[in-house]
This record gives sequence, structure tokens and C-alpha cells, in this order.
Amino acid sequence: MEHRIDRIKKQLHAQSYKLTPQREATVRVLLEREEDHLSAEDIYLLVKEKAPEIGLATVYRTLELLSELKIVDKINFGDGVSRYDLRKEGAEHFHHHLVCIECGSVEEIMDDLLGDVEKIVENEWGFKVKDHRLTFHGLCKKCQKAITVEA
Amino acid sequence: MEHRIDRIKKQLHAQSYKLTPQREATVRVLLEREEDHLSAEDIYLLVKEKAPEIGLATVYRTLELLSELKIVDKINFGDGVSRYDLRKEGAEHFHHHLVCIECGSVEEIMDDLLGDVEKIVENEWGFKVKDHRLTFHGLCKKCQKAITVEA
DNA sequence: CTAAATGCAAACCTTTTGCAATTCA
DNA sequence: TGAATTGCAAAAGGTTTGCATTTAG
Repeated sequence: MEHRIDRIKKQLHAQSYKLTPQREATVRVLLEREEDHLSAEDIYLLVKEKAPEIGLATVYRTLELLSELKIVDKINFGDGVSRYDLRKEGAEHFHHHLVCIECGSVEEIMDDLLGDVEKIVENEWGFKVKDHRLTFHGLCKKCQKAITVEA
Repeated sequence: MEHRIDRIKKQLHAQSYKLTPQREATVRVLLEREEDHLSAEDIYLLVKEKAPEIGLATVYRTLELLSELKIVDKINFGDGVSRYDLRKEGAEHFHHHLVCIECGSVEEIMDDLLGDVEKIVENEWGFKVKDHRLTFHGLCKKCQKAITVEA
């Protein structure tokens, strides 16, 4: 944890950005809730517990900055809100998501399943892939069971 | 074209929705601009040319209805706007997109490249896939060339 | 005829921005 | 010190909603 904060601090300083207490608090929330897919508002409320004086605008500005630095990825699952997801260290590509259409849960897949597909896209379409977004919509294990039982 | 309109009319009637002139005009715009990825506002302006009295709210309501009926898919490329994409007839899955990070162009891929990946997700994660969203971000052919030349 | 649909304007939400005051390096 | 950052409140989108009126079936 401290290790990752240090790293991020260095990344910021490298571009002459400052690691303010507000930014640090925001990053800590992101680290603590790595599994979640929090909206800016969610993050704001959590950061407020540690740093009550912070403003929502600062959270937005911090998240934008972290996006630029590729520390977080901004995603959108189709509800009207952007969500922010910490990039795994060293990850070349954005990970994938399984969104349950029944209960709304979001599971992450870290494996890169798209190696072959990207080759096809590059060779057959001449498109140079830099990143991707892949989300599956369907039924998670739990909801599949629930439906089987009730049927 | 008329054939597809008829089909949609039937789909609407099947659920006792009406095919109003406003709805028909909206569908026609969608059919004419099948290749594009129009926002609600874009569609509104285009529909207005044929049916000047239409209101933006009606366009939104129509698009929502068409989404429900799986006639269009609502997508989000990360700019703050929802875009609407006509589903190809008989398509089981949503098609894929190649978004150029240089010029913003959007190309569509109709082939289903995810068959194998879906099998893995179903078998290894126990997740029952119903649909997916796959977008690649990178450089289109044109922009790759442009960059090579200027370098 | 009557449930469904429309147009308009107001309301809503999320996100962004201007600016004076503050703070990190 | 001085450029970067913050908080606040206002503004700016995009989208939704309430309601009186109109219309497709």
C-alpha cells in the first residue's frame, strides 16, 4: 500500500504535479476499495470520512489526473455515471468485466483473453490496437442458481 | 427499407405500442444513417428536417423504446453522450467497434470474434453470457499513415 | 372512444469551470 | 516565492418528467 502510494507520488512529481493531502486521501480510498467500481460521488463520500474538508470538484479533478497518468481507468456501465477503476500495476491492458443483468454485481477478469482477437483486428482491419474495453452482460453464478430454483 | 419499417411496426403493435409519424421518422433516420453512431441530439436534428414539429423529449422516449425492443443498442464511447446504433437484423450479439484515438472515427466489425472467449467465460467463471460490449481504442489506418509520414 | 403518445418547459443529475484564497515543493 | 491546487458556488451539459393536449388504432 505505502509502496504504491510512493510510486504514484513519483509519477506525479515526474510531471511536476503535487501529492496533496486530498489527492493522497483519494488514492487511499481507491486502493482500499480496489475491488469496487466506485462513482465520483461514492469516492467523494468515502474520502470525506478521512478529509472532511474536501470538495467534490477536487475529487473530479484528481480522478481526471489519475486517468491521464493511467493510474485509474474511467468506465461506464451504462447507468448515467462514470466509474473509476484502479489499473493493476504493470497491466498493459484494461481488464474485463462481467456485469450481472439480474443483481448488478460486477466481477473482474484479469486474464487477457483478447490476444488473438487483437491480432485479427490488427491484421485484417489494419487497426493498431492501443487498449480495449470488454464487458459481458449476463447472469452471475448466484443468479443462475436462484433462477433455476424458482423455476 | 420499407420491409424493415414494416417489421418494426409489427414489433411495436405486438406490444400495443403505436407507430406514430414521429417514431417512424426517427426509425427512418436511424436506417438512413446506419453506419453512423448518432447521439440523441444528432438524431433530433435529422428528424426535425422531416418532421419539424418533433420535440427532443419524444426522440429520447422513442430511442428508449427502441432499446427495450432491442432494435437499437445504446452505447457510450466515453465522451459524455449516449449514442444509438441500429442492431443488424438477426444479430445475436452486439457488434464491435474500433475507435480511433487520433481522429475519433468509429469503425464497425460485424464478425463475432468472441465465440471462444465467451466459452472460456462460461466454463471458467460460471457466468452465463447474454451479450457483450467490445471496443478497441487505437489508431485507424489513415492516422497510422499520417503519423508515419510526419515522423 | 380511449389508452397511448406528444410537445413544451421545468426539473434533475452528473460533471465542469471561474475565481479568490491557500499550499506544496 | 510562485506555480499548482483547492473549495465553493455557479454554469453547463445531457436526460428525464409533469401535464395539458392530441392522436393512432
